[in-house]
Amino acid sequence: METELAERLSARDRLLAAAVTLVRRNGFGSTSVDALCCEAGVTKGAFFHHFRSKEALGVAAADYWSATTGALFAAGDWHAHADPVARVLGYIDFRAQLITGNISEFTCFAGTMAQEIHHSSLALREACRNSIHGHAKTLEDDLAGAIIARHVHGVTAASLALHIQAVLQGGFILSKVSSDTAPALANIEHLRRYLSLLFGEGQQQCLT
Amino acid sequence: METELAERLSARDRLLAAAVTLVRRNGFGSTSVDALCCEAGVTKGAFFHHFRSKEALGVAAADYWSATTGALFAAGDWHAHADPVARVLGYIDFRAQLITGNISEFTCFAGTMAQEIHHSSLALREACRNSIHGHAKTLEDDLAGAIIARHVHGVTAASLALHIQAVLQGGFILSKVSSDTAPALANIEHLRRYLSLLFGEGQQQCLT
DNA sequence: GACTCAATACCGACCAGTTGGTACGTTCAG
DNA sequence: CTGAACGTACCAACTGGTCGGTATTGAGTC
Repeated sequence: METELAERLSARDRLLAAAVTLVRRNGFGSTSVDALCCEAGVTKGAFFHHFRSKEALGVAAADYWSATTGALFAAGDWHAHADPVARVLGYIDFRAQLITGNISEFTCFAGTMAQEIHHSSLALREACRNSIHGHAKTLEDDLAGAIIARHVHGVTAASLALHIQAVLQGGFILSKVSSDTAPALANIEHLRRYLSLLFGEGQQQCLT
Repeated sequence: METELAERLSARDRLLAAAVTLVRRNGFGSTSVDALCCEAGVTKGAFFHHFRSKEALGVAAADYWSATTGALFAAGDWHAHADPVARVLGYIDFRAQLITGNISEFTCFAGTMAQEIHHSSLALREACRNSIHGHAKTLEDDLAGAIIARHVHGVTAASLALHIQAVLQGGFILSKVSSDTAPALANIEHLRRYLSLLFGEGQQQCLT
């Protein structure tokens, strides 16, 4: 009687998870508070007890998104590679592995939300920015190491880290319009080829 | 008395233009029919006279978007280059030139809309797909020519054309979260470098 | 360990404004 | 007189958000 299976998450956490699910599926504007409550199995009272507004939930959900995905990437085993280039490519390959199942299950919460709210909500925009830039930051050390190790010129680690994010985000859009994982994967393959060319890996191994 | 400046567009065209403007600014879900009518200077009666539903307007607006942007790109002067690689890079540079002014004025209508509606509306999704893929198709001949001319292996023109679109779309997202043109431009610079490396242009000239 | 007390978590009815959409009119060229 | 192009008034459903209420907790007190 203590724990009803997985239902024993707090209403707040269930609302955050519901936000990630529904916003990835329908976007922020088309996700109503009622729908969020329904998905989370929670009433409106609970919603506005935990969050001042729908916007505040969005901000909190972006932090939640950063935390959950951050943990996922931190646990990756490619970090063990001695060569920074191998670590970078390991990250790329991991991103490719994540592209499976339903579209709304592998696309980016922050990227989706940013598209709609960039003009209307400064707080949400900042939250999305922190999420995406925060994740990009985790790549910078490896990229900087690779740039030094391979004597690459005219490229900064920061800009390359953001480019990687951009390519991934763009791939999500392509997958969305085709309702298929293939475009996102083909897109990552090009990204991998760019990095291989840049860091002079010679024969780049194919993803497929 | 015949033409009141630019006001003498039909209500239908003004609604299509309003859709492009408002959807790029706020997304599809957060753009109401009332707001569209207001922006177009038209009443609700006119709206539902021309379009069966809000969704139908979206589909028509995607076609309108394809037509207007299509004309813009068709008129580009880089098509005159003899070398297919120069034509490809000319296109990229032109895309970079377009990145100026307000965010909502250079970002992609189809890409923005696709993010929200990919799950809820098949008709809109197809319309976005046609717009993006239709534009990508216009690059394929030059890319195929470049691939042959430079003896590039393991890359198809179709997949490269889509990758280019993905990078551009991803750059728009980065610009949106930072409310700045710079991220999109830096992103295009990486795309240009990839193409230069791929087609072996040797010293790639810098965009900045 | 029984008893209070206040804070926290949560509920669900309710509200005013907005939503997409409809019904029915008017205007006007052919 | 007809039909396309628009305008006005309106609707039921839904929107984000409020508010008064209750259930549950945990620290403090005797």
